[in-house]
Amino acid sequence: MPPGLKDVAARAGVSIKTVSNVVNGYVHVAPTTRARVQAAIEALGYVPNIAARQLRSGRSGVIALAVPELQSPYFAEIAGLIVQAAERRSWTVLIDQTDGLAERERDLVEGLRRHAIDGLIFSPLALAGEELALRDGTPMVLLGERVWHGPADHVAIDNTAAAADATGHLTALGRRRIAAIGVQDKPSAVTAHQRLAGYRAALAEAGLPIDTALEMPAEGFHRADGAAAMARLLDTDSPPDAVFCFNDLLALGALRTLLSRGIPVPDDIAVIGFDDIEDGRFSTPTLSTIAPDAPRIAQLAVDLLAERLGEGSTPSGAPRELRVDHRLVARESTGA
Amino acid sequence: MPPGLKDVAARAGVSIKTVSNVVNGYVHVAPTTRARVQAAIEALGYVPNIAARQLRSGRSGVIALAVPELQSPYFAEIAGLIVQAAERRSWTVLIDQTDGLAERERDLVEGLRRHAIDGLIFSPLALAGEELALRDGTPMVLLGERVWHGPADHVAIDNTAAAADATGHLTALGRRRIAAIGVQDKPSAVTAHQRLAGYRAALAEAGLPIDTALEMPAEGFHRADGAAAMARLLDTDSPPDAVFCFNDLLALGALRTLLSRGIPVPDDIAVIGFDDIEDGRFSTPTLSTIAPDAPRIAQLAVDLLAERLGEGSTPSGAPRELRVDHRLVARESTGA
DNA sequence: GAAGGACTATACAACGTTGCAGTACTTAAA
DNA sequence: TTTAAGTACTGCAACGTTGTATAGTCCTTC
Repeated sequence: MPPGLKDVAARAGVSIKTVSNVVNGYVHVAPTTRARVQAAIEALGYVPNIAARQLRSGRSGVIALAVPELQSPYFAEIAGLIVQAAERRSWTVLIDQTDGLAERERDLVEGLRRHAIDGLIFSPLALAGEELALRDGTPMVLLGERVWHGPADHVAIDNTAAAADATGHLTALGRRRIAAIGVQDKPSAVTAHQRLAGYRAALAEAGLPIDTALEMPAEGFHRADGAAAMARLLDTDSPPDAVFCFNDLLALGALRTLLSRGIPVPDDIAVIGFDDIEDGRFSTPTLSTIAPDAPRIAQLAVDLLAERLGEGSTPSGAPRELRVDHRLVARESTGA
Repeated sequence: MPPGLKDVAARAGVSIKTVSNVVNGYVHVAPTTRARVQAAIEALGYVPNIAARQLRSGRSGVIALAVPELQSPYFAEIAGLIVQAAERRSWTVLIDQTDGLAERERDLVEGLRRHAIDGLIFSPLALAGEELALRDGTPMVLLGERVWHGPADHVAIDNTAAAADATGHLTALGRRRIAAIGVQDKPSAVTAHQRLAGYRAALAEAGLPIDTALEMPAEGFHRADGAAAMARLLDTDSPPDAVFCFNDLLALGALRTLLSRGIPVPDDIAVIGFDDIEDGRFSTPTLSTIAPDAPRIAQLAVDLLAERLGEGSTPSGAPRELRVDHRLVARESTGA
């Protein structure tokens, strides 16, 4: 029903291939012919059939983006930025939500061909190192703080250093008993491990002891987890005078607990988070945080993918590791 | 490079079409043949090429979902639910962000064929009635409170009634000066118009006068808009004793202003929002709101689309309007 | 014992596009 | 004047899949 090259060709009085050449910007087409074809395209409202194009070329023009959850403001922002960056290359982005489940992540890594995806930008939560190797040769870029030296290109901030910056901000304020919220045991929770390492490093740097009673675990990285962990901290004999939460949602949950108990922030307890999500700019008090350079992360991820894609059949070089800047944003929750 | 029906057929010693029949679950295939083919599929790791399938069948198995913005928690939730519902029909969902811009919405409506989309679930912000008609016959389901009697199937809650419920909750608490935040002038802002209508209806019902000084406009529906509008309300001669915000983000912004000015909520001013986003469950105080039945909205949208798709070439019946339930959730911000 | 029906399997064409090879003509260099 | 190089365009085949048509086999059933 929709017009094809055939119909355009008939109307313009040229061969199918010539229309194809015009559509693809092939140089050796006489200006008059080109104009006639363009007019026919216009008149019929011709749009190339991408299924056929893909069948021929093997390229779909679609890349997948897989994140743990879109509801998390940080990932929502990253997703939006990646879609924008991809649009500049006229790629379409298929967004996939893994819920951080190993099974869904594995499905994704193994079952990509089903969706005819040219490449994948992936922020893994559950899967580690070798498990991430894609069966087929689909190019992939990893996002976030997992797996250095993994099997694919990788874009991330220096997670440990950023965590140290956050904690250092608290020590610089003169706080002595600094808690951490978001500790996770399982070996796959690399983000949590790295932030814990940064936290400990900053404490050592400031000459403060490490007190594991102040290192609060959290099941997930949501408000509820932060609220619960903060409550547990307050119920101990010697509560902290500052808290570094491994992300902003945890921090917002912690703030909620503090405020509902009437504990003044930052006077009695200072709070800092991680991610710089929008909510933190409107919380009470506003939330100090670490702001990763999200636009750059998105741009780099798309660029890396483009490089791998561009080379065509090249087995291509070794995986690259790219670091992106972050900065400390001091707001009310630490006394700004 | 990846194996096709041809390769499987060669290995199993049958014709290409027989393999196709096995893959598609055609009934009349001898058990032994089927087993042999299955084994070959297994051995070669065959996966159907969807580009070719689509070229033949005209169906891509991909539907698009277009929302104003994913960062908005309400739309993020709806998106997640729709993806889940679509998965049950083994459809892939392409998520598109319009930013509420008329231009992008128009592009979407007109340029769908580029992406080879079987159907569209669309939550329009800028476009109205006839503008929404899809050029090609791609089935579409509209979401949200725009355009009754538009050109396509439509799923929404009874927006006006829900707004009246929210306002009625405030009048029932004995509040007399009830403000509204989120009023928008432009004719395309149907959501705002309907919620304003519901607000006024509830005031009338309670025998309260309509005071346009209490109807605060808002540029957008974000925290910052709510915070600003609340500030303006407080700076008037006779501030309100309750506020109905047209969505939760506005309400959270309003709360932020109230708290930073030390005005007790709900004692001096009660606040109610709309959408029941997760943030409202963890704000200080927790936020009363109207909770639309989001899972049902998602399910219905996908079901309606499936019906239109299933009928194949049927010009199909008149557009349907489906209403979904909502309920009032009373939390701390109105004294629960 | 022939006609009909259900079952199993195959061949062929077509979906719309593009790469490759090739034709015909023009211009520039040897 | 011949040869080479460039320009403008065309035809054919193939990408991997499925719908339609077809043909053979084996039962039933009258």
